[in-house]
Amino acid sequence: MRLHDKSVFPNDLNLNGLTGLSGELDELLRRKDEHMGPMTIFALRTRYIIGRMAEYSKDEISRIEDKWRSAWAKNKVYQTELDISKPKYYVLDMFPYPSGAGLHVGHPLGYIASDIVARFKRIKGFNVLHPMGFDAFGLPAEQYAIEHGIHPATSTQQNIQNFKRQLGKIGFCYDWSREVQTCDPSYYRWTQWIFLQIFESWYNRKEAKAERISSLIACFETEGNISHPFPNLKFRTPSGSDSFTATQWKTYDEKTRREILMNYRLAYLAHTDVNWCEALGTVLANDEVINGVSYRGGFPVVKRQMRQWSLRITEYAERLLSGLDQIDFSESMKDIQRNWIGKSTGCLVTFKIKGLTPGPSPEERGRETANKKYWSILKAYSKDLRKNQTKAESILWEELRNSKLGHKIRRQHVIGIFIADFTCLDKRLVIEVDGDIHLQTEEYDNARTEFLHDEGFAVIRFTNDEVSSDLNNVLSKVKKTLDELPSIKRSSSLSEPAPMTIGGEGRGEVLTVFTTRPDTIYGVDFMVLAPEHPLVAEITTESYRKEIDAYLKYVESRSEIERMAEVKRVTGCFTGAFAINPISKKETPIWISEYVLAGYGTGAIMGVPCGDERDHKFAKHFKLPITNIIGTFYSGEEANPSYEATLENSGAFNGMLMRDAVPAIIAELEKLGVGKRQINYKMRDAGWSRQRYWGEPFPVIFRDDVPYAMEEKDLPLTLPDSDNFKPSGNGEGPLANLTDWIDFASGEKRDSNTMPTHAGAAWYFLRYMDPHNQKEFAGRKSLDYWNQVDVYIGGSEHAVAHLLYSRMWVKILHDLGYLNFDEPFKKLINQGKITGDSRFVYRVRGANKFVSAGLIDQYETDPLHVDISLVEGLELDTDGFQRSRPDYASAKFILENGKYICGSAIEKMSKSKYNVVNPDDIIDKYGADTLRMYEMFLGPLEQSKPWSTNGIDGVYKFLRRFWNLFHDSTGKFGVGNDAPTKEELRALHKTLKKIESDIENYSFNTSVSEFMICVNELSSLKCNKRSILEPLVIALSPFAPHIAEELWSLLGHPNTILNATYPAFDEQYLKVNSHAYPISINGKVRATMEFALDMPKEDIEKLVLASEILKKWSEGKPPKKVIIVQGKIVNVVL
RNA sequence: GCGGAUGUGGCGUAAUGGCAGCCGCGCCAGACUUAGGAUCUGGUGCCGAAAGGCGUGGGGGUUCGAGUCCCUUCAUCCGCACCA
Repeated sequence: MRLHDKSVFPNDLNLNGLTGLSGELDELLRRKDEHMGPMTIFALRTRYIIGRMAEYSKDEISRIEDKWRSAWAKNKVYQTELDISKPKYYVLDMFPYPSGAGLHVGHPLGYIASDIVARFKRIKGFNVLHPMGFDAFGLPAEQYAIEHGIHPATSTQQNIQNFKRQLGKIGFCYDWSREVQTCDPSYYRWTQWIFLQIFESWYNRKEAKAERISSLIACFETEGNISHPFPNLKFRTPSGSDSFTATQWKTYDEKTRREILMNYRLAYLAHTDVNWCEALGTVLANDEVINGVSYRGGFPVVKRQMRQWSLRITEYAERLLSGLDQIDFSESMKDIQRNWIGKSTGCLVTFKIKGLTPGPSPEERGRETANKKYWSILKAYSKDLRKNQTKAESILWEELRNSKLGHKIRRQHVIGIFIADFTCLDKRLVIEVDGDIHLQTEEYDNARTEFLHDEGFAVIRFTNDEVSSDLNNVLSKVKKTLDELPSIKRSSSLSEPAPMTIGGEGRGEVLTVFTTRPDTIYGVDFMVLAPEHPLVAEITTESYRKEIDAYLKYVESRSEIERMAEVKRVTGCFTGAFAINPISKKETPIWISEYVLAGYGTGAIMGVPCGDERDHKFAKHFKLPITNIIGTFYSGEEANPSYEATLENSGAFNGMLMRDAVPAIIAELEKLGVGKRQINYKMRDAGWSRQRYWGEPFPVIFRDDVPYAMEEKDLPLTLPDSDNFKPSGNGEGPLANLTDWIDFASGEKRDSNTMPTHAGAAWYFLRYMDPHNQKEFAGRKSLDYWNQVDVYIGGSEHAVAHLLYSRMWVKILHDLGYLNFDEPFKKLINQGKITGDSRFVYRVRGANKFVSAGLIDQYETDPLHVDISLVEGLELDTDGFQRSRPDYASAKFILENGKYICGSAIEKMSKSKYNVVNPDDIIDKYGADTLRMYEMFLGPLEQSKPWSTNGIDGVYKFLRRFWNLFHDSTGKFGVGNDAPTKEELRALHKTLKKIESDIENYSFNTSVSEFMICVNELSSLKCNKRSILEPLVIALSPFAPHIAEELWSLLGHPNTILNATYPAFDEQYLKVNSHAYPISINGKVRATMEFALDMPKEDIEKLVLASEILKKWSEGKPPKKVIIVQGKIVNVVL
């Protein structure tokens, strides 16, 4: 029956008997009774009863929605099978982290959009994969466990159940039989397996793809590492070289080989600078640190060295970058990724340092490696030692000095924190004599040797006896070792440039910088090193040492946060040294400054003040001369980074456009052997270890401190049960406490770290394709069929980490032959964030009194968040507010116009701000279909917007009107079988066309609007014809599946509407034969005239010119020009 | 500072270079014999009594015609932030 039809009201109804039937009715009566007489109450009850009896009422909605939800579940209508006879379509949501707070109305926004796409694609004939799962490992569950003593597994499962309950109510068409949970051993077994594939792979730069580590070993065995040098230039073989031959490889023991391989593996263990957060007791990834504090909790973060797993994602930088051209992500999303990868093309340039002769002095060499703090102490001590040598040392020193070894030997040389007895720097060899005055234990010697190895030195050791009794043997041994070791190149001429790395050999006489602007080489007025640059100690002259030390101290004292906060501050210090420009030969001073970062490029720059803003500020601040090489492009006040200037003061390059000078100068630098082309990336390798309990354990076993992959048959390595989740705080995670699990009787050990949540999320979309496979992460047939995700919907906050790691993992699996695609997501849509609309009350300081927002100027107040359910618009329900908290029960209110008006602010939706809107409440009130359509109606999907329930009535009314099209005035279902009219067909087909194109364009708000227009039109046409309404139900079904399914069933279809076919729209119904032309005069519309669409322009022109309206405006003058666009507009220019 | 996005009624928003404001909220008026957080009908950009004029953040340009294209400027939001 119609909701507004009063005739059905039963006259003999006993109203009293109804009291208490519904709490809501009571509530209505209580709120109203002071203003209402008995008739009002009577009317209210009437309305309530009519509402209950109407077909599409609140109760009826929940009956319909519940009925279909259980029917869908029972009949497994969402279960998807691999069916190669059908084209596939893969619609994916970013799976949620199941937080304890449950869903708020912002979460479903993207899910609703993807659900519409999935349902639409299905009725368009696709085999649609639309799965859902949970990103269930992670820090919050662990922190909750620490605070509340509930095991993460327990709380996570509870949260998942709650999420599933909430998601279930919205009517999504997820195939829950494919659900994955990253914390499930049957899932993370394969996360671990993929990790091992990555561990057992290396990146072949020649082929630009990952390969099995076995291919690398085969290569080493035949030619050493000549073709594939260490990816990280800092690494050295035990003998201190950056290369080795096949013969050498064969002499290495197992451990050494593994150490060398570790430097190639795509998942590798290394001492890396990590972001250590003391408060969380864990390490954070770069993207988890924001402005020097943790993204969660805002705790301070410091740099710390730890032995960590990393993924060598930098090897994929180029492919991650170029892959962006193949995929349909928004430009801003691509830009964020490009920015993160941070590719810059430029070149390395080597400057000689004035006054430093090739081959540094022992002091300089020692200082280079010594910890600054110990340097002076060690130096003094080494002098001491030289005077008090043991007898054996003296004998050996005399011989080494006099024998013609061909290499310079130094004695009592400081290396790091040790003083080596004898050192050959050319060969990186240390010769030690165990003397009686050293009194060191064997352990001490071992530690020493290990340290020296790390520094790239080979060590040979002799006893006192050997030296005194068999000196010749000792000398020949030394000679033999020296011959075997490769010489480290020392450059002393331009034709033989030094290896251009920070950590490499050859430092001391040259300084290498990275620049993207080689064209400005003549404009270099100074050089700047990062304070941490290893050359700093070496080049600083005596007269500047004090100042430099003071500056270094200052830099050390500054925390990361301070440096971030004062980015624009200019600080620095002159070292006293000068560099010689390799092209202009000009001498420029070398400074140090914190604005140069040690971690990027070479940690050193050439300062070009006329072309770089930072250099310019630096030059101005320290009153350094500025060479202008760009003429009028440089104002003297501001640097100009243009490429368009013509070079001046640039020697042979004068008159050249800078743009052209870039390649020309690089060529010149390369010719002179002082530069080479170089590409740098900002992106760093991804730290992959977390000192946490609630994550995937690393499937490796350490033997002699070397990690070995576990065998596939032993996976999963399950997370051991524990009730101690507190990090030890010293860098080891909670797993370190479980010694039974960590330690083996054999002395072998497990890794105490776990993987980050990114691990499980990096490949879950592949597991959905074949979620129950026990033998593989997913079967090849499924992977080939379902292939790439056709559309991926989720928040833009995952732009960097998740999307880059997923893309990397897919590329690796592709390279290793498991996938036939190397980008996971064809198209990405970022739904906008739905923010909360908070309300505030203003408490008068020192009193239990609240002031309305308009009057706060007159008091000293503190704003307090108030629960939005207690506020209607901006007006506070003061009674409800008093009831909500006992301490406010006696609160006084200072009202304006008899009302308490709240303040408001748009903020993130969160429990603590009392502004969370739970979709459950909306569904209880209006039903899931209304929620779905209203969320889509709010605005464009990708736009962020504050949540407001204002306007939801419009959508609710629309559904009711839609429902009423199928029902007569008595509420009885019934559709007519008459032939449709032209107007009705037109209304239908216009809508079918628009909905289809809107969904393809992800423009769901305009779809909802179009449905409303259509229903408005059909209502005024009083259309109840099956031939019109049936197709319309199908078109609406992706948006409002429950009501659509009910009507579909009422229309007599036994099968679910999910298996219907989207009706084809027919262009012929949209055709019209005349058009109301707007007649504009001088661009302003003055009238409309109806002409047949096929009327020739000439006829239109005649009719228009003859019309009254033109006579009125032209005042008899002939028109200058008449523009007629057929089917559009007529414009007359006077 | 760099990069990206967005600026349209009281509000959310809509407009293949062709009648700016579709659709909805809100508001106003009316109908349903009283009542009304229901329903239905009509109205609703601004100024103006009207004729008409003015209107898409501001300024310029291209065009017969610009919310839409170009230049410039301002504001807001997001991302990155001393990356040489």
